[in-house]
This record gives sequence, structure tokens and C-alpha cells, in this order.
Amino acid sequence: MKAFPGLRILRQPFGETLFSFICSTARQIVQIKQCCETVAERFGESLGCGTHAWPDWKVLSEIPEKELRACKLGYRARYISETATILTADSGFEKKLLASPVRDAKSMLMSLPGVGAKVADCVLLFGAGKLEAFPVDTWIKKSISRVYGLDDSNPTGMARFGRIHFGKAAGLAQQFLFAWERSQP
DNA sequence: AACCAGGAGCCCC
DNA sequence: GGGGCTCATGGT
Repeated sequence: MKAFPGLRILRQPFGETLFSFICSTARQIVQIKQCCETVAERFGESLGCGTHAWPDWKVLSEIPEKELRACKLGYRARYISETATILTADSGFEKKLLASPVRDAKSMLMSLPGVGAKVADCVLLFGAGKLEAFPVDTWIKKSISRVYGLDDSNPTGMARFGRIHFGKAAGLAQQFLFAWERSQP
């Protein structure tokens, strides 16, 4: 916490957060930014100054999977298309999720294609205001196994540990662990 | 040239 | 329900 005094968690828009974390699986952060920007440039409304908005799920549901693949989404293009179809058909999804307790909200997210435990926790934390969500990614695995001695082949156990050990704002603690671990040479 | 990246889904036992 | 394998794609 001393090393990162300005570290905060943003209240990011739900839909956009879900989209970008479905795009995030097994990729580096630079590439995640790239494909999000490509999709926005091609299908999102122009905001001027060369920037574009994220096209919402309804717009995405009308784009052929093949065109999404062309944005370097790879195998994630199918997940985006299918999730777009589901969310467009269920207009109350976001509102219902935001009003649900974390556990139910997580189940809702994990019912979507391309959303497993880690992506669900990220969406809950960054895009749904659920501060107790504790995403376990490769960096958190390194951190928790190094600092607390837990087995890094058991991400479910690590997530449970994180929620219990850090409590209500476990997700904020996760951000400090993440930032510290990534800053190590 | 291998190996890995803010993983998920599937099959297999 | 845990351990493999595959899924695109770019960077090192």
C-alpha cells in the first residue's frame, strides 16, 4: 500500500468491462487494449479526436462473427457473438445482476460463454461495484504462492483464501498484490 | 524455434 | 471434480 498510494478501483461501465475481459483470456495486456480499440474503431460511434466509443452489445450482436475475428479476437470472437445474442435477448440482465448478491451475480456471469471464474470476478470488481470479488490470475497466483505459500495449481483455493483473509474489500487488496507483483523485475 | 500471455470449455476418467 | 488438451495470435 505504501508502494502504490494512488491505486484505485474505477467504477467502469458494466457492458464494456464484460466485453474487454472476455477478450482478455490468455493474452497480454497490450494485445487486449489493441483488439478493444480495433473493435471500437470499426463498429463504435465516433467521439471526435480520432477516438471511438465502445459499440454496445446490441450493435455487437448484429456483427458477423467473421468480422469480429478480423479484429484479432481469435477464438474469443465466438464468445463475444454468443454473449451479445444472450444479452440482447435479455434486456434486464445488467439490472438484475447489479441488484444481486455477489454469489448470484457471479453465477449469472459464469453462465455466459467465455466467462469463467476469473473473468467473472474481474467484471464483478471493476464493472459491478462488488469490492469483495477476488480475481485470481497468473500474477495473483505468483503473489499468493510466494507470499502466503499456497499451492499455485489451485486458483479456486486462492480465491477462497483471498475473500476470507481480506474480507469486504478483498478486491482492493488484490489490486495492491497485483501491482506489486508486476512491478518486481 | 519454442514458449507464454490478467483463461475457458471440453473430454476423460 | 481434478488433470489434460485445444482454442488464435503476437511478443520475447
